[in-house]
Amino acid sequence: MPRPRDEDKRKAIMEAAIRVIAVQGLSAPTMKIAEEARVANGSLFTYFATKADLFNQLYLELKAGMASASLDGLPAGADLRKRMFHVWSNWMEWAVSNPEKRRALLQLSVSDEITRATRTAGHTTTMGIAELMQQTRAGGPMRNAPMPFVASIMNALAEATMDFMIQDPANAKKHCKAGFDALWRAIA
Amino acid sequence: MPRPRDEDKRKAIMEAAIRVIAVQGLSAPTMKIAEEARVANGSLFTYFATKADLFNQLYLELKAGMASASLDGLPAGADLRKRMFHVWSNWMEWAVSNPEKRRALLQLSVSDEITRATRTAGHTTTMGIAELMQQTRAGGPMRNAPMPFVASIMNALAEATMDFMIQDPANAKKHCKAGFDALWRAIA
Amino acid sequence: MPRPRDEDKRKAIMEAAIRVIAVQGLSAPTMKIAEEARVANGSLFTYFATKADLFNQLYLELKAGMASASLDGLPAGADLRKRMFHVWSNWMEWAVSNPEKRRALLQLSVSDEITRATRTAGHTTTMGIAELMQQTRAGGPMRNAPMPFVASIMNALAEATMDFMIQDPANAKKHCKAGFDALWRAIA
Amino acid sequence: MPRPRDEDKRKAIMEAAIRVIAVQGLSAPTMKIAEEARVANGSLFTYFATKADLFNQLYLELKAGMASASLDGLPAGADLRKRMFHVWSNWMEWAVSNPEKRRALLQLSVSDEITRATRTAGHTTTMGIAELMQQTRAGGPMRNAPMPFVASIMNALAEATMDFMIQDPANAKKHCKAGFDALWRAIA
DNA sequence: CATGAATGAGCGTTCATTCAT
DNA sequence: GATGAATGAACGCTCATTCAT
Repeated sequence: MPRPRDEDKRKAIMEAAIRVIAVQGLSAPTMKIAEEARVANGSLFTYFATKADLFNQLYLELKAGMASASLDGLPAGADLRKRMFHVWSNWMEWAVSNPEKRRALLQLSVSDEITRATRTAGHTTTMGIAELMQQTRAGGPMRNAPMPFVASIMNALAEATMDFMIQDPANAKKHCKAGFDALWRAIA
Repeated sequence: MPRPRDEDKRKAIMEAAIRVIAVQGLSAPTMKIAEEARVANGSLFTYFATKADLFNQLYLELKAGMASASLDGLPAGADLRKRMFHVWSNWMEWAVSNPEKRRALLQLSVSDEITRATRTAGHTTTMGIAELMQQTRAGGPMRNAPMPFVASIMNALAEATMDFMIQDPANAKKHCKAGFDALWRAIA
Repeated sequence: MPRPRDEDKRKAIMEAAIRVIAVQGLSAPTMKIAEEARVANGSLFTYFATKADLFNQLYLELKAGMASASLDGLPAGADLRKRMFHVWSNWMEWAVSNPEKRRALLQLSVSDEITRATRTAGHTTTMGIAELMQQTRAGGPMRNAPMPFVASIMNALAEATMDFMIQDPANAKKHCKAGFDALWRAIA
Repeated sequence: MPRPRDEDKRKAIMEAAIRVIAVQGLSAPTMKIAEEARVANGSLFTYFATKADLFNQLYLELKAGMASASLDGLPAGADLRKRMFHVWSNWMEWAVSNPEKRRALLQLSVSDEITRATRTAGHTTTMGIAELMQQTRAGGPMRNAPMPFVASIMNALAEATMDFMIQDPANAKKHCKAGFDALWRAIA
């Protein structure tokens, strides 16, 4: 996969895709994405072989972006609950301040264009979070449940919390905390 | 007296739609659905004015089917936890034995063709479950959180549990119980 | 062509066709015509073998109706100009009081579904008028021009006059007279 | 630099449309037009946003072409009748040598896809002729009739004359003159 | 004979992808 | 490499016509 020269243009296309997918869903036409990126429609295909390719790469970058935002500034020495809450807050913060990215990622997640390989790769980007969670689980009621199951529950609770923070931004902080407490009760 | 509108055919189209959507997602062509239902492509539009109409009706029926399956055989006199678990088990059971319906419903939930009115109507079908949950929440740590938030959490936990039961069917029962316990810890 | 029993129904379809064609033009769907006639869509085809057949018959009836309205109450003894003006007035009157019929007839006239045979038959219905005109022409400047040419000119002037009477109904009478005078100057 | 938008291709589509509309009427399928223009069906929509757009542009070009042909070589100094006859002859000449354009224009004139704006624009292209006619009318019996009425009559006589010239080409010249004389008697 | 559901060819239009410039 | 016109397969939907009832 030889990256083409103009990394800016690639980025512009990615960002345009986020915006268009957020609005139009997965039926977002490549032509509209190209237009939004101020790039000729044909040029899109020098950066991404197919539309599915663009979508897969976008999925991965969004997932990775979300994960890295979550881990940002993690206080190394703090106790587990604090570190976990830090990650959780970052995560929620990312979702709230990047609603288009979140919408796009949600759409992409259910797309059948996203290959199994991409989904697997997506999971590895959230490895950092997973590890923290592993420790959380170790002493709790789910210590015998399979790790991916616990991860899935966390993810699900996170999505629910995000939804609610976005729907009712005035109480975002409260919802963030409530979501985390529910998670903690469930798995810690 | 002409051939009367055939309820079986309507059903056949609905079921075909479930199968095709489960495989192809929302881009499922009406022609493929008609073919799968062994009906001429034009006939589909005798039963559903537009593709969006079909999707909306399908969403509603799937949601209603899921809800009614969940409430089936609810033991009236039993204590809250028992009743809740009964519903939860039914729900999981439905998801596991109707993976195509679940997939289709997930896709439809995310579609922007589903109108607000349809979504609202969909919520009323799950009213019975919502009420049970309301009681559950009343005495628990989330008694002050907004009901829709709690509902959302339950839904999210349910989805995660289903996913896992389907991925690892050998231990489905165990996962079902573990998911429920996590839920109960989180909200009861 | 064995006329089906229910002449009323045939008439209802014809009249519905007039209304629908007047509004939608030649793309008028048979189903809409049937609906407007309060008849099942399939029934239309027991009265008319094809859509084109309906259109041809309608063309002919409209043309005949127009011609017969024009000749109504023709004063046998009056002088030529008077008789001619009588016909002309009737003709204009018909057009003004039957705008839908006129619109439909105009649309049908340019349709390529109307066969040559139908058009020829249509001309014979206006024979009565043609004869009157023949006499008019006999002593005038166009006495050597072919009859169909003169007829065509009259027709053209009539259409122009109708258009104007309908567009400016307040002065309909004046326009009617002006149109006739122009005709008279042109051919008498 | 990509392939530039090809003016020739646009023209080819226009001309193909003329041919197909002349034969099939307004139901001319875009695909047939594209085929006739030796262009992919989708390419038609690079040049015209919609079928209606194509039809509107075609209407306008045909009308303008007809008007400009009519005014071609107008002898500035000649007397009114001579100038008028010059225009009339050109007009008839255009119609006779472009029967498909005439047929297409007739069909389009009657179409309800042609917008009011297009029709208005069409009128301005015939302004030159209208002015000549205005002078003609000024001293004649129709001096008090509204201008559009007179224009309509001229148009109607022209159509009748064209019809006849085409039907009987051997005497085209004679019919042309006869038509003009009738017009002159009617309005001058 | 009346009915209206069934049929499937056909339509206008879109869009991922290719390719001449 | 960048451009955007060209391509043609698909799509959702319509509608004249047929036919089971």
